[in-house]
Amino acid sequence: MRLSRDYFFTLRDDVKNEDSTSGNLLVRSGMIKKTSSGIYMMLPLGLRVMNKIENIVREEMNAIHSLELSMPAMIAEEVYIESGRRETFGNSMFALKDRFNKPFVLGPTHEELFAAAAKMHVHSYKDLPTSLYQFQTKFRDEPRPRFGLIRVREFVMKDAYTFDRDLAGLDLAYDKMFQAYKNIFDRLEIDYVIVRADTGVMGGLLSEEFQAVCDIGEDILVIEESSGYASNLEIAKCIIEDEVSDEPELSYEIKDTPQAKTIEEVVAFLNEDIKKFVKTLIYNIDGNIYALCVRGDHEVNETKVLKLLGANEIEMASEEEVIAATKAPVGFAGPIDLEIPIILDQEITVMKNFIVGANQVDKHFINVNLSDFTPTQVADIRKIREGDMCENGAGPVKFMRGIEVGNTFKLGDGYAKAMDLYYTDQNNKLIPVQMGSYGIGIARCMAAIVEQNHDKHGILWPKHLAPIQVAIVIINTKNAEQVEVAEKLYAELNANTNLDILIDDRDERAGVKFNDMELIGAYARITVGRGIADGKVELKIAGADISEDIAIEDITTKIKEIFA
RNA sequence: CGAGGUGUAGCGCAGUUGGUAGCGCACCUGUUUUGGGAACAGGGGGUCGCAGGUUCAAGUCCUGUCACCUCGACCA
Repeated sequence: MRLSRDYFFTLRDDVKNEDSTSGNLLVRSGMIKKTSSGIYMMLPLGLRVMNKIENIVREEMNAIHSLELSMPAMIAEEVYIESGRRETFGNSMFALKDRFNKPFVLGPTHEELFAAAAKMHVHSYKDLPTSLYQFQTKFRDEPRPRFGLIRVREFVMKDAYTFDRDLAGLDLAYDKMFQAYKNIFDRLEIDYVIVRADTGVMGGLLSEEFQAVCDIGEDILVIEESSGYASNLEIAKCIIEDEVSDEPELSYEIKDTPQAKTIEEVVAFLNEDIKKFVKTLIYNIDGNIYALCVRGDHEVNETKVLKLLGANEIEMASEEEVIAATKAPVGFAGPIDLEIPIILDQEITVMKNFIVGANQVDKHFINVNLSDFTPTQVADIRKIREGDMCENGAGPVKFMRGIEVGNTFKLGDGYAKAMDLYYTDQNNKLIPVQMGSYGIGIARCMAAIVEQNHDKHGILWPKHLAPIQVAIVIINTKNAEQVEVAEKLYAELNANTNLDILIDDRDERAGVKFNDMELIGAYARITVGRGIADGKVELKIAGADISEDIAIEDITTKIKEIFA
């Protein structure tokens, strides 16, 4: 790449409409450019990084005998209606119509088409196992795109699928994929943790996520280090920590709580410990109204509730629904004499003489006990908190934040049954295929790498991913000797390595060139300047404090060593 | 979806009580510079998000609309 000629630009200042460090660095270094909310151009330097990440992924996929193919991004809507996922995805699917008014969608993920592709090959047990993958643009109409390339509406994902005869085969395929994923993220030099995650509505057997550790991560990871426990907050189980209270049970009575609606207000008004309260939250779950009770200082874990009920959608009930269900305005719901299903968090079973809403304006009940009402179900429905005991009892958990850069999913046979993907076994019986699905967000990896690897000057790419691996900077382009040495090195390095080499032959001041190379994260910088009088040039690695003088004739060897 | 904010040159911004648009950076020309984002001089670039309306006159006032951003989507 020759800067005096090729497409190249940088911005000196942060742009306003980027809300993350990685987004700003990538925009400022001229690698990406936002065109709409959550939609980006991938400019030449950015695309180089993408390609390098893709190639690492491709090598590891090929190594485990997954075959690459390419699916369409635009898919007839009926494909998702048949699998039952049109509803599951709902508004998050981009939908459009062709000129004959036939409905299409832009694929958010491709299980359906891969199952269809598998059907072409899989008829007999002799055809299994097999595995396919692709790199493909996915479309998801996120309600709130955020953080540069991290939460976007159009993105390239590597998705792989395995097809096996039985669970033992699936376990094997999953383990191979899992190891390949570790190889990939190790090679990408991402600092990651693997957590257990929600298997979602398809009722898969196991889901694990590869999470890049990062402060702006949108997922909360629940960690207990001594036992190696790691889970997404969504599914981290809680255990009952307190002993059954030994207080004598009192009879409940009604209390005036004027103007006190929120839990904080009631706590303040009654001057009681928040742990003496039970919050009753009214939810609309798949169109039905439920009351969920958790201790005053706890929060409902909606994922757990969905799983418990086998439901798809959960949201707080509207004001009208609350009034209809509790016969009281919002703020005074309680479990006593409530005529809707009540789901009680298990922690409440050890409480006595607690405080609940009275389903009347400005009233709460105190000294309420379990015998005073009848819950429909008792279960673990609360969010675990930092410091709570880990479900395995090994110790208190701590929280980290992560960016989900990959996931691995044992789907089981549920999917094959829905998609009618069966094979004939040795006994001529039809058996559903055991599937696994495995995703990696390519640009998300790129963003995570930048979030994790930058300094005040710019991006610090791993050397195998840097869009520019060697940058030759000519200090003074009017100095014929400097130009000659630099050009010679440029030709020599291009001829003798497969690295991405850049020559900065612009008529700019040294500071401009240095800053640009640091911003874009050129891995090794060769400075051709006054040192050539002694037959030397300077070599500096991005992020290092000092540079090294190297004899001109030794540079190629040295560079080869560095990138060996 | 709810609340708030912002749309003026490639980027960041200013623009008073309405009077036909400016600053910094970037860009072009020239001169002097040349090892960490140069200096001076000259210059180019904008249907002020879009559509209506009020007015002799609208970046500015009014209405609508679109886009982008932030917060919330956990309140009982």
